[in-house]
Amino acid sequence: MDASLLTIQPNLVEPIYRQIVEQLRRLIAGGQLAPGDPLPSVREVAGFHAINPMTVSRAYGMAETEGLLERQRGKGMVVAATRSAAQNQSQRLALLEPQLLELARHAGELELPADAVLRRLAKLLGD
Amino acid sequence: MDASLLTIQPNLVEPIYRQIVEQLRRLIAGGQLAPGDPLPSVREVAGFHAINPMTVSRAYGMAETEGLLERQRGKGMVVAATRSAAQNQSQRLALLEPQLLELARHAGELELPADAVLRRLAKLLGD
Amino acid sequence: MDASLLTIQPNLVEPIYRQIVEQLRRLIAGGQLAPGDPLPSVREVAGFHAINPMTVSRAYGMAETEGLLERQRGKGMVVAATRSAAQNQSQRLALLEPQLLELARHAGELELPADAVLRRLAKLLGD
Amino acid sequence: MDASLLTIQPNLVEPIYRQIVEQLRRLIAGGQLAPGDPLPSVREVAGFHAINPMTVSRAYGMAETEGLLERQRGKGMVVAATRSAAQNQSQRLALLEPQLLELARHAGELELPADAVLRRLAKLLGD
DNA sequence: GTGGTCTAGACCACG
DNA sequence: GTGGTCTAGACCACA
Repeated sequence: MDASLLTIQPNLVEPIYRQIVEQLRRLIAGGQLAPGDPLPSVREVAGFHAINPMTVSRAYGMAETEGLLERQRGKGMVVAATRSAAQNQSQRLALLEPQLLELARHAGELELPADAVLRRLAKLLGD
Repeated sequence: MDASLLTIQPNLVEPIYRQIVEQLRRLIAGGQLAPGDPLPSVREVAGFHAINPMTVSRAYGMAETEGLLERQRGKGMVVAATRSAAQNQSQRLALLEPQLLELARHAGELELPADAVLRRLAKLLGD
Repeated sequence: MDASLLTIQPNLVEPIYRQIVEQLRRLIAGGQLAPGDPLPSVREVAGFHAINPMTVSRAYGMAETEGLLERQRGKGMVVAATRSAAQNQSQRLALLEPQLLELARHAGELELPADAVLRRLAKLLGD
Repeated sequence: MDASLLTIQPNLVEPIYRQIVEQLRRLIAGGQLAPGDPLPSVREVAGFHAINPMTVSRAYGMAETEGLLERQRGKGMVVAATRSAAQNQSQRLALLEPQLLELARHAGELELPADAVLRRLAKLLGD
């Protein structure tokens, strides 16, 4: 895995370390990261995105605690073997559920018709 | 407007006062709140949702700064008159854009096919 | 005196009742309102400026307490006789002193040269 | 920047947090605070002026919302980079306009000759 | 160490 | 009755 695979937006409300953890969770669930795959080193990620190494380290630590990653002595972090490779589609969809619910609520508050929202999202998903 | 119109989720990452402001923004843009409509008093909202009055007051203050609300001295807050009533659909859709973009990105990371996401969202929007 | 002589800005930080009192103080000090001059009735002022009569009443009450106005039974308020007509120029200038000081401080914070500020003010005073 | 650069007057009509925001606006516009300059910490300002940290925090938050300051997570606040350094003189003068207009109105109500006001102000600006 | 949020409670200003 | 401000103190999130 390359450090450039991670998308970091430092000026967001969501803290950086959580952006990393949740992105890892999705990439692993989706199979883009397979068990055993090595991760870029802390300093590599930190250097590439110009963020504090401690922040990356913390994210890796939490991902390890969560069972997403494993520490291999002298080599760095790899995607955990215990992790069944890609989850099935409905499991992956379930990870999006909270976001979908919130989106639906906001669309309702904006009195937007369903098809307008769906068309716009379809366009974005098509890219 | 009734205090029950606002949805507050206290144990969310997003701070309460911002939940209120952004909800007001959407309700006004969508036309559910029209210019001149009175808002429930700070104490009313605070009592109904069991939160601190100052938190509500802060939200109202920011909404006023943003031009969403106007203070009527000694009376309370009303939806700002300067605010052109409901915005048109594409303007309202634009308010949802950041969320849609993020959702699309996450779906991509999860390797979810577009139609699976769209079907699920359509179901939620239908309610 | 005519109700239109008063300038009221309801959407200002400064409370309305104080706008009235301080304006009366200046108009009397400057001689535009002479001892014995009648003031427009509370409801006249309130109607003309579309503000709450209680607010006007409160302002008149405070002006009376301060010795600016006198209540004449059945006739309304008049400028107090005890008030020596117009004050001399340095006394009137002293009333502006706090505002002048604050202005000078702000100009300093903005690093504005004295002559730029003075030229602009001269222009405004010329009208 | 030093905490002593800020002038706080606790028993003024203008609330403390707004005194801070507006002072920052002027100091940045005038160039005394340049983009990237660090600000004294909330606790530092609060301690120095013997006011509540939350009051300072509120001011900083509003200044951030306004685009004057930027938060550097875990470090503190700095003057926003997006802010074009010092504004030119006429822009800075424009920030003073409302105050100048009000002053001119008051001088008129006091029937003060322009040159008397200008001479007094010149004296204050000279210091 | 930094700022952010919330609470509880007091007091004020306004109408 | 309305909103506004400030305080004191607690706790959290981030680096």
